[in-house]
Amino acid sequence: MELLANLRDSTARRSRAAGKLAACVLRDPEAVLSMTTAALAAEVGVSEPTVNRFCTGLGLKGFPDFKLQLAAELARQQPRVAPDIEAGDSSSQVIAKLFEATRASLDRVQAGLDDGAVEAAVQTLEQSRSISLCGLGASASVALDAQHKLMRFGVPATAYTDVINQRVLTTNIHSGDCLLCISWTGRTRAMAELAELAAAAGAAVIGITAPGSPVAAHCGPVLAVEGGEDTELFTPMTSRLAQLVVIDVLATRWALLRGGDYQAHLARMKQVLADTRYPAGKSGGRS
Amino acid sequence: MELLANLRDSTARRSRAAGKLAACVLRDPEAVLSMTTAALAAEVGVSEPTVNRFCTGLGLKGFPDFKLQLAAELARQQPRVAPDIEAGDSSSQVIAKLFEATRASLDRVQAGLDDGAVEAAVQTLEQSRSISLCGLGASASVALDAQHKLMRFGVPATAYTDVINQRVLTTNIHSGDCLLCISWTGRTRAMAELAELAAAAGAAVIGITAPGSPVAAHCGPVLAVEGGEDTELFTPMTSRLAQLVVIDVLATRWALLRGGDYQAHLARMKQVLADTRYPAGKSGGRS
DNA sequence: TTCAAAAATGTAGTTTAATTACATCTTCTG
DNA sequence: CAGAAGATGTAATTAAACTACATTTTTGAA
Repeated sequence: MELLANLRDSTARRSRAAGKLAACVLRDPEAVLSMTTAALAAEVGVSEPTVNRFCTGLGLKGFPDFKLQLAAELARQQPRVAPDIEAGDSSSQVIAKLFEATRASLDRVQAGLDDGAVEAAVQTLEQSRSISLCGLGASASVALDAQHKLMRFGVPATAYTDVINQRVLTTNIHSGDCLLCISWTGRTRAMAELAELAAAAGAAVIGITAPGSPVAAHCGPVLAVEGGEDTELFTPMTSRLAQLVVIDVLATRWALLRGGDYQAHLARMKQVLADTRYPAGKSGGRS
Repeated sequence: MELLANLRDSTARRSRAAGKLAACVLRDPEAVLSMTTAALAAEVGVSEPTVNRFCTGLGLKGFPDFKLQLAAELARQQPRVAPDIEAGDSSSQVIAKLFEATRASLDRVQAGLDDGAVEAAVQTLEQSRSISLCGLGASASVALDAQHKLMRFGVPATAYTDVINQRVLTTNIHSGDCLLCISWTGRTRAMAELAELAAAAGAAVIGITAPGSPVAAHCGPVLAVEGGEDTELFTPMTSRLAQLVVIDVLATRWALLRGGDYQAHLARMKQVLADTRYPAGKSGGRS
């Protein structure tokens, strides 16, 4: 576990040969899997026992063990592919495939998400007087979800899921306000116009949308959520979940930035909610 | 890839020794990773070359290669653990941890989801005259999302996210109607009462909630979404996503059951939505 | 700068694991 | 029941990994 991260760690004290070996493994980890000690030694230009010492030095049993660990770690981080759902699929097949497809879309969105953009978006939120969340269609529920989430963290935000209300909103926001536009395709006319109007009014506009799209064009920080799969029949819905994770990221990062008081806040909120609930029972009832 | 599934496949024609080997590997795959040919041969009671032949017969290079593949596959299916988010985490760390935590919660929910319950829920939906979706708080946006999704598949359903409206609803639904209750904790008073009233009125009640909870007690088919982690500060939000996947599963399975016409329906819907959008551009604009 | 100690690396040899070649046994098929 | 095809085991071979020891390089203190 964390083998590659370990090798990547530049703070680790390493001998010259070990450094070359680490670099070689990082350069092409897959290739190492089909190499013998001798092959890797030759590749790097060191002796065979050095390769062995390198492995034992990592706390492993030897070179074969090293390859085993490496294979496991590579498999774990290899992006998943969304399986096709077919007409005859049973419930259990649909379950397996849909969960797998969801994981695949998480992989894809995570890969495309720029942490600089996240940081910029959080900064923008931080400095805003008010926050408005807008989404239409499937993204409407995402906007509502975001509103709920931010509220939990003690941040007042308002979701607008109605084209008219969204238009009215643009007449009320100005410099110092923030609009968060959620659009899967990034090509919904109403949303692009909304972003444009808000930007023109001087508001900061954050996009959770497809990069390079009309909506993205009018946004400041753009959190890339590449859609791009309406080709498949069932997948669009799985990938939309990734938008929600992106919002989780924003909310969490912000909460961390603001420091310790949110913890007390969350505890207080839990107390308030507890009164609306039955107490936790014996069988599976958790808070 | 699919090595274990391959071994599990009973239709495959296998010799007696190969069968014993497959059984042994399936019994404890992890253990095999630290065995040599000789050790595995002794364990199963066959000769060493037989072990080797077993591996090459699977299309692999030999026993070491077999172990490599096995390690990769085990790593891939091993449930992930949600990493703890810490105060000093950077944006990129928050991204990595939150995506990982989301994958972990998908693993957990998938493991707890019973395909019999899914099938029963789909049957119930199938036979219902009307479908109402209810959720409160964070589950409200899930209900709205479900409404949108079902609508896309041509199934009229109505989401109620307001306690009063939900109460009024119970006076209007009867036998032949279906109520889908979405509750994370399963202990929200209002939701449990709602389920009880609806069930008393003769409606079919499906729960997407914690098994064994007060809400679940009044539901017919219960799609288990074990919450159980308010202990952690940031994780509740990641696990909620799994509810959405469960709804995806329901909607998809149902669409499959209904057969081919949904495809034409989706195509028609895409056409209608296209008019609200800018055409796909060169840079990243996809349908 | 120099010398000694410690660490790192390499060479050669040893051990262990994996594979191959061949013989024997079992199990179908005609 | 005979014969052939396939499966399995034994023994030998090859190849890989590891160990012991010698050599080189680096490091730190005088």
